[in-house]
Amino acid sequence: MDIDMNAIMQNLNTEQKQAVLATKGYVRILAGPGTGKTKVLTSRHCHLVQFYGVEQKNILSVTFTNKAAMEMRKRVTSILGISWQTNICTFHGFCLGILKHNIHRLNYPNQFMIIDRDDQVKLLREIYADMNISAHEYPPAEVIEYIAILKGRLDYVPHVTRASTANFASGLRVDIGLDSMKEIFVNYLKKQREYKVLDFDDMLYFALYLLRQHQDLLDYWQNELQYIQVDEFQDVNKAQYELVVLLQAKHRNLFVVGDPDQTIYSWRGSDISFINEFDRNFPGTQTFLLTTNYRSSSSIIDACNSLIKHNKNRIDKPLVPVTISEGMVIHYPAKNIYDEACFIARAILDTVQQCNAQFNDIGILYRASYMSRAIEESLIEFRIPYTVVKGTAFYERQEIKDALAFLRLLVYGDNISFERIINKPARKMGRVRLHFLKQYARDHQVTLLQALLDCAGRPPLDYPEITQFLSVFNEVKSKLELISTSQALDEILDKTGYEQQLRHDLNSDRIDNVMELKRSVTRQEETAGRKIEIAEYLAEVALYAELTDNRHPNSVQLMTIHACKGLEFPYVIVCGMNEGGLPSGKGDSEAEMEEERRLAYVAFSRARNGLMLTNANGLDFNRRPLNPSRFLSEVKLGLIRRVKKLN
DNA sequence: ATTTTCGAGATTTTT
DNA sequence: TCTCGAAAAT
Repeated sequence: MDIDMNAIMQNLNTEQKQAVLATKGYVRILAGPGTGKTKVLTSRHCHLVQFYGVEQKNILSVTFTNKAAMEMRKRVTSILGISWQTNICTFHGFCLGILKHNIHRLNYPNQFMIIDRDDQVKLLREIYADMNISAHEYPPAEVIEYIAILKGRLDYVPHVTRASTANFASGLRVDIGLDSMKEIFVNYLKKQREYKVLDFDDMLYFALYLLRQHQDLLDYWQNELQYIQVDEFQDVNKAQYELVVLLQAKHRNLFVVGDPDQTIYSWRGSDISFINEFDRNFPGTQTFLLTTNYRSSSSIIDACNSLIKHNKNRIDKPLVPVTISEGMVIHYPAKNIYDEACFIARAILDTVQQCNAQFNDIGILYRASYMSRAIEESLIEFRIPYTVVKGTAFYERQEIKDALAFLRLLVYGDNISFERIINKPARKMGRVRLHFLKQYARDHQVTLLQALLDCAGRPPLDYPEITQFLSVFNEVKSKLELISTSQALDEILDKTGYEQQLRHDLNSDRIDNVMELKRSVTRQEETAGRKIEIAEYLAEVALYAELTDNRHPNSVQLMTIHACKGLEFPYVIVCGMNEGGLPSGKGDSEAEMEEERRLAYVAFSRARNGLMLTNANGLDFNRRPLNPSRFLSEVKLGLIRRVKKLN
């Protein structure tokens, strides 16, 4: 295959070229938004293959989202023309690969499941029931946050069943009893093991633990991975950092790209010091700055620069625009939240007409997902097509999780799935009967499914819906060996009446989504050209985000600021710029305020040609007074034009 | 006695 | 949109 690498290299500016050519050793790229980070990563990947003859499987390129990984894989493939055997993946994807082949070494069965937050909460509630404590006193969301923190802090290993107490207390915003918290944590670990489930954190910790404990495994990967590149390095947490450090130790070719000013995940454990002190931790590090911004017009850049300057704790690296434009940053202070939504809708129509833009070209960004509601209502009223991006990722949708739960129940017979679908559609299996089953299950040390099998036919479980469900269930289960995954899914959804119920449901999206899921299973089977075991399918499905539904190909894009990272739009509207909105006002420390400012910075820097900021005055939903965000006044005077109405 | 349904109230950010 | 609690329906 003929590849004109020279053409690719010529496409790069001086600073980008420098970065790409820095092949050996430790390299750190500090790159602002819109400076061609991804391009540099991709080019370097290809360059390594082309000029150094490195095999693709010997390069690990890690990104944070599946989307970014897919994007990069696509680009590399289009340049090099080879698509298999690439290690372009997310941290979680890489770890899952290790786990799939090695988790038996931890006495975990190969059939483990990845659970998400929802299921974690369910696990917790079971624990609460066992411990006789109330969810009111221990809010599940907070407790789960604590558990994540604790796992990170305790040098967590998979078989911990007794929490060491040394580091337990420090740093927790503890307003719940420490002793109880400790007990909850230990019970959580036990239950996790009992159910053979891993949460997202475990994927990293388990993989890390495996590598540390098994020299052969470590040797294999250290030899294999001659070059490692990490994108968005400012977002790595301790576990991810340690994983990278471990993997690079033999060849010592580590190339990290990131922007400390775009650190917006510190609440998830990411730590800027990993990138800021990279040169100290890896002596001999070459650092390159990318500051030429190809994305935004000069006025937008000016606004970004002057905003982020207010962060004291940072390395100054102002963006340099290449596009000079007349456009200004516009700010509309709305009378109230309805006025804000209404203005946005009209501004969109205006932009589409005056600037000859497509709906596609416009992104609406907000701090918290609930803020989309008011906007959505207004967009519907004005008949503007829109898509909420990642409002809920595809596999996180209720109906998709239900459908998968049916499959899981067939294969694993686990309690989480059981509870999820046993009363869908309604089978008179409510609180009381379920409690009866749980009691039985605990007394006899069996799963809920087994309990139901044992008790069916006797009161209080002697009624036709249950008998019917079990007969359907057993029927499908008995022929699992014979039929494909897609057939199994199809049958179980059909015969249990779940699909029927969805059809009656007024929310017509749901049935479409389930159909899409079925199609995707079929598609995967066709691509693989073989039977995909259900267990195999389930193990990976948690990581597939690609099944986003694009019902409106040309629509305004709504998303949270966190979800917009890495994207760009010709026109960006940042709404809800109020104190308590952006900044969120939840935390009041200096560090937390700086993170909010970085969020605003990320949001602003998505815009290419137009940036519009809106805020509301008056009262919010809870009748509390609204004040304009401090970030609005932090942008240097004269860079923002205030408007009263559309011209 | 239980389940189902319906309406009110509340929300940071996510792999 | 999602969760929770009280009234309506089995």
